Amino acid sequence: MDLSYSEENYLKSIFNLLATNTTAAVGTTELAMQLSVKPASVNEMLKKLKAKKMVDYKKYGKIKLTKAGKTIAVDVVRKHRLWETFLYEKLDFSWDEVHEVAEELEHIQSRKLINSLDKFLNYPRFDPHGDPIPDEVGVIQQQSKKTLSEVAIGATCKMVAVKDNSSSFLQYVISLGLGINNSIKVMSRESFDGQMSIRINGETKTVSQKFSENIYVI
Amino acid sequence: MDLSYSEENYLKSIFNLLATNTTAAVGTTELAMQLSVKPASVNEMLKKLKAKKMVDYKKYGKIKLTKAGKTIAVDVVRKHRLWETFLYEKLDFSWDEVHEVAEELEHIQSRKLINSLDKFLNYPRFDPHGDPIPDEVGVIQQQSKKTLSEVAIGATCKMVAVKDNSSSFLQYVISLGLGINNSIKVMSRESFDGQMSIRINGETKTVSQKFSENIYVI
DNA sequence: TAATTTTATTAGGCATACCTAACAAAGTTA
DNA sequence: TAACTTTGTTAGGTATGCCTAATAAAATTA
Repeated sequence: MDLSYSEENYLKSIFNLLATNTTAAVGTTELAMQLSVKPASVNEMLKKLKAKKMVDYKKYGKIKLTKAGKTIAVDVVRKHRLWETFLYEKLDFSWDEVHEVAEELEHIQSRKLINSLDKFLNYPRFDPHGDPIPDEVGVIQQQSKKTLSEVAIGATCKMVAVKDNSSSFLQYVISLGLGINNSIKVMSRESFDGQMSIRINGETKTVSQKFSENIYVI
Repeated sequence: MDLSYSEENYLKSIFNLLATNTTAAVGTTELAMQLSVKPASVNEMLKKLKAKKMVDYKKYGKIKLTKAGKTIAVDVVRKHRLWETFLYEKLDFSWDEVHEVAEELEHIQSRKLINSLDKFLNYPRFDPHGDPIPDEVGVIQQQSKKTLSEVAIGATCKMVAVKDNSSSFLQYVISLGLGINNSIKVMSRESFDGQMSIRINGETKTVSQKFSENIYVI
């Protein structure tokens, strides 16, 4: 089944919301926000995707992916992350620049292209943001990670990924001197608002709860 | 001015027809054939492109590119040929496989992407089919070449490019044992139908006029 | 030049994917 | 549980880019 650029984006977004959120299903408004479209448009598209047996959905219900839908979504995610890796490693793109271009590249249709790219990059397992890259058959290596906000005071952890891939967030991360595989020591945490003091490369920084919830560590 | 995928394709096709044909302008039907759409669709699009000052056109007249239109077309051609080179040199695509995928890749919008790719490939000047790759400012290195059909009997020439980039033609070229930079000696030519006998790597082959008109040599 | 053929244009439709505005269902809170 | 808020749906509209069928202009040939 060949899907349009838009249909692929819907499936990918549903997949990403399911992967990021704690919930097992997604709502219309939530998906609309993720895709920067209106809920009415999402509703329309869900009918199409349901007719194509890509989503599991009934009126006023929650959105889930069917097996076929998940297969497509994972494939798009694989392409996205491989392209990000290519841009970062081979074309000297910075951490915060790769996402936007990969949003376009992920829709190029060619099995051979993506598998050759995978080989060319020497079968990378994680993209520049620390997200796992699905393999050719769709298997995703899951890393048991938690957010920085969950780390105990006094403990030291290692940053392995970021939740938010937006350019503005990543630029802020860079400005703090942080990157994948850096060590972070949690010095203190305000119980009032979750703001915390962390130590990175000998420097102490103060970050918000919102920030620490977007950094994955092990 | 940001153009759609389709608009870019129209400009590219006009440019390619102008470059390939001997004529200085292009007709509606000709362009429709090149794009695999109907003349009515071309006519419609020409109105849009004219409104955007990308083509020079009046009712029942011939189609030309404006300066702005040519700039865009050359940029798309640059992207196409750089991607073809990437696929061929880095991802082990064969000669006849690169065109189709490059048709998609050429529309990715990112100045940085294409210039980084150019650098990564070490600023190639010709693509795998021997076509010149426009540089960052749109300059195209023209090679004074002729078709194999024009070579004198008894003369030896060097194949530098192909006119037709279709997979079927290229596969035939490969099957003859021919590739870019190969030497070809013209043994004889039928004045009746232009069929000719050529010598490649010590082997003699008989090829049609249609074939020899699609091989560029110096 | 008149008839014919080719080429180009217009009118009216269709599918995709978006939108706004009005309305309906579900969920929340007093 | 009634009122209110949030979430989801429907109806009707828009732009893009394609189509067919009818028509008009241009080019060719008799």
